[in-house]
Amino acid sequence: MDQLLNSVKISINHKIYLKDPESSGLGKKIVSHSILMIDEIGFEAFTFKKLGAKIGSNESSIYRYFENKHKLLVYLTSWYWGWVEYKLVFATNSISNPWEKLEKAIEIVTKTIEEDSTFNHINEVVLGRIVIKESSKSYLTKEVDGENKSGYFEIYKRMVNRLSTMIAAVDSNYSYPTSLASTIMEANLHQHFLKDHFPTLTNCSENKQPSAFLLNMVKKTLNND
Amino acid sequence: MDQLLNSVKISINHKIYLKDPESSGLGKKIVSHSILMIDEIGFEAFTFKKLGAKIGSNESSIYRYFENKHKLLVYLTSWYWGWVEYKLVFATNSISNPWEKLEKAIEIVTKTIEEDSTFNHINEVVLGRIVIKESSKSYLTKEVDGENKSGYFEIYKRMVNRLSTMIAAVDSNYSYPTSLASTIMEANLHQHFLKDHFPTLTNCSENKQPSAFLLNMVKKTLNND
DNA sequence: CAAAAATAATAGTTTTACTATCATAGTATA
DNA sequence: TATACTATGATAGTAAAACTATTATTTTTG
Repeated sequence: MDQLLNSVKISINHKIYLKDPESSGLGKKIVSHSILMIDEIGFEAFTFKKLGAKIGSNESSIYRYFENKHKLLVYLTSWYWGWVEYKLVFATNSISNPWEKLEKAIEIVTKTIEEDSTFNHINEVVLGRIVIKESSKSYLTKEVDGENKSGYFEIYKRMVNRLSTMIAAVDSNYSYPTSLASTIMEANLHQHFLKDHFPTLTNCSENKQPSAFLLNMVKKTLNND
Repeated sequence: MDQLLNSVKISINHKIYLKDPESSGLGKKIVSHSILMIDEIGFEAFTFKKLGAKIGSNESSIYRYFENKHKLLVYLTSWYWGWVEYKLVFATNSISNPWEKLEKAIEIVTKTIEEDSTFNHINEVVLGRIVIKESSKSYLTKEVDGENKSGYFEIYKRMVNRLSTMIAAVDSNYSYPTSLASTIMEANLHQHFLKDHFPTLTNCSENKQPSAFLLNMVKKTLNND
């Protein structure tokens, strides 16, 4: 992204991990290879035992970083949204025109992910695929309320609220800025998924990205076209 | 719903089950109690063994109806969308004005579920909660493409396409009728979920339903207000 | 009433998702 | 340089999940 950002670290709630995976080589290996493995075999089939075998490490060592694979998924999605948030703040901070700001924000949130060499143990493109396919499993659980109280989803919530504030700045009379913000976030992932697996349920495709659909929808909804 | 419909049966792809659960008392018990149990303990903790214990039946007997709990979930969500589709067709069939028709359709798809005595072994209110919290797990899998080819999701797809057709009838110049239709379906579930678990991520609440948010969004997007 | 079909009971397998204990290698510090 | 601390690895073990297989019993129905 920028050389200036070489020292940036995405900061994640300590309750999500037992030991900070950024603090050691093994920790980074756990993160980088879990991303590749979840993408390859899916979250359901993914286990710490398989991951251990792949990175030449021990199952029990992985358990010293994350309590279970659910928390690892929460960690990965939090990292992803922290990374997107960083790009969003960086790109929109200097824009004063509310419409321009919102447009830029939507572009950042919805555009196809490109690799970012700032964080070299994380493949953002593959992580983006995991977020599309697996991230909703991190909150569609029986434990969601407790985990939400513990702050597991704070980065995601902050992202939605940033978008919501930008929407309200554009149209202060609109009654549903937060719902529209959460819909942009979720619909973007959903349209990406549909384009890859249910092409008859979307008008999006490789040359007609979800980004354009959502920007159009937001512009119309907020009376600007 | 109506006495006329007493003989109606929601028809579901035979590949989803091994033996039609509508064909026996045990089958109906499996369906009705699995709905209650998944709602109660969540899909992850739900097992055929626990269900067997609850209905005083044997684990192995349940396996003669459904290969595994994943297929049972596909069955339940298909049934739900088949039921919604039925109500949708029934309610919109006689409406000739395109806008009126679309509005009615959105109302049916998004409104809070009420119990329907037509199908007395299924509690539609509880099933609705399962669809909100668990249904995306039925397609966010590694097997989705194969299962889609086998027709596991045909009812859901038909629903989205009915909505899409109605959207196109209202505004034939709009470029994203199918994406808007799938977004209505998904955003409705998502907003319902947020209102119950992440109130800071939505403007919806008990007296401000997702239905109103979505209808407003669709009207604006299709230039009608 | 007999045959067929459905269900129940029992047992067994493999894998998952852990927990516990002990060994060892590397690093820091006195 | 000894030692102590920490991280990781190796091994073992458990309970439950997710099945499969076989046999017994009950229920249905022709």
